[in-house]
Amino acid sequence: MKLEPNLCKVEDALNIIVGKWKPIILLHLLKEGTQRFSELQKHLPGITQRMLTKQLRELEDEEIITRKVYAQVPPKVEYTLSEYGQTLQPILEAMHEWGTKHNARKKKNSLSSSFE
Amino acid sequence: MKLEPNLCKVEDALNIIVGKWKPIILLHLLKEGTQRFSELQKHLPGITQRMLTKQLRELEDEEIITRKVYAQVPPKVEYTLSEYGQTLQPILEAMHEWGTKHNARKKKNSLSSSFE
DNA sequence: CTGTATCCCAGGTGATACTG
DNA sequence: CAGTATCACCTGGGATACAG
Repeated sequence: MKLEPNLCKVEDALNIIVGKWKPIILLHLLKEGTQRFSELQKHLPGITQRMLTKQLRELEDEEIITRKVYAQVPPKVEYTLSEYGQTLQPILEAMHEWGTKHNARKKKNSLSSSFE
Repeated sequence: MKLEPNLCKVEDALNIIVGKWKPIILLHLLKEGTQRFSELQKHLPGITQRMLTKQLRELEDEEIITRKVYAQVPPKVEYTLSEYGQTLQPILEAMHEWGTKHNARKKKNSLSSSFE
C-alpha cells in the first residue's frame, strides 16, 4: 500500500483527538456512555475545570460529542459520544489496548533500574 | 467492559505517539519502510530539521524506531520502525483511515458554507 | 453544578546559522 | 547529509476567582 499525497492532511484530522486529555475523555464516554460534567471531572484526576470545559467544547465543535443541558437548578449537563464520535472507536480501542500493554512493558523494563 | 483504574496511566503511554509530527512520521515508516533523514524531511512538508531530529530522538528513546548510522561521507542515517514499533500498527492504521474519512466529511460539509 | 474570566508560566515550536 | 546551537515567540495548560 502506497501513501496517498493527502497523508499530510491526515495530521490535521488527528489533531482533533490528540489534545492532552481528549483520548481519555473520549475513552470514558465510549466505555461509560453518557457522563455529567462532574462525573468526567471525578474520573480525570488532575484535570482542571477550565481544561475539561475547553476540551469538551473543542470536541463538541468537531461534532464528536453532544452536549445536553437540562434547564434546571442546580444545572445538569450531560456529554455523550455522538454518532460520528462512535467512528473513533477503533482508534480509541487500539490506543487503550496499546497503552495498557506499553505500561506493562515499561514496568518490566524498569525492574533492574531503580534510581531516585 | 468496564474501565480499569489504570486508564489514567494510559494517557502517559499515548503521549509517546501524539507529538505534533509523530503519527505522520510513524505512518511513513510503517508504509514506506526504512527511510533516510532527508527522505522523511521531504515527505513532511513544513517540518523543520530541528523538529524532525527531536521527534526522531524521542521515538528512538522509546524504542519505537531504530537509528542506523553509516560511518561514511557524506553521512547517511536510516530510520526504521522497530519490532516494538510495529505493535503500533493497529493504532496507526486506524488513525490513517479515520483521518482520511474525516477529511472527506469535512470537505463535504464545507460545500454549503463559503464565508471569509 | 457547570461553567467563564484573568493572569501567568513552561515548554513546544520555528527561523536561522553553524558543524562534522 | 545530518545534524546541533541559539534565540525568540506563542500556545497550551494550570491556579484562582467569580457567575448563572
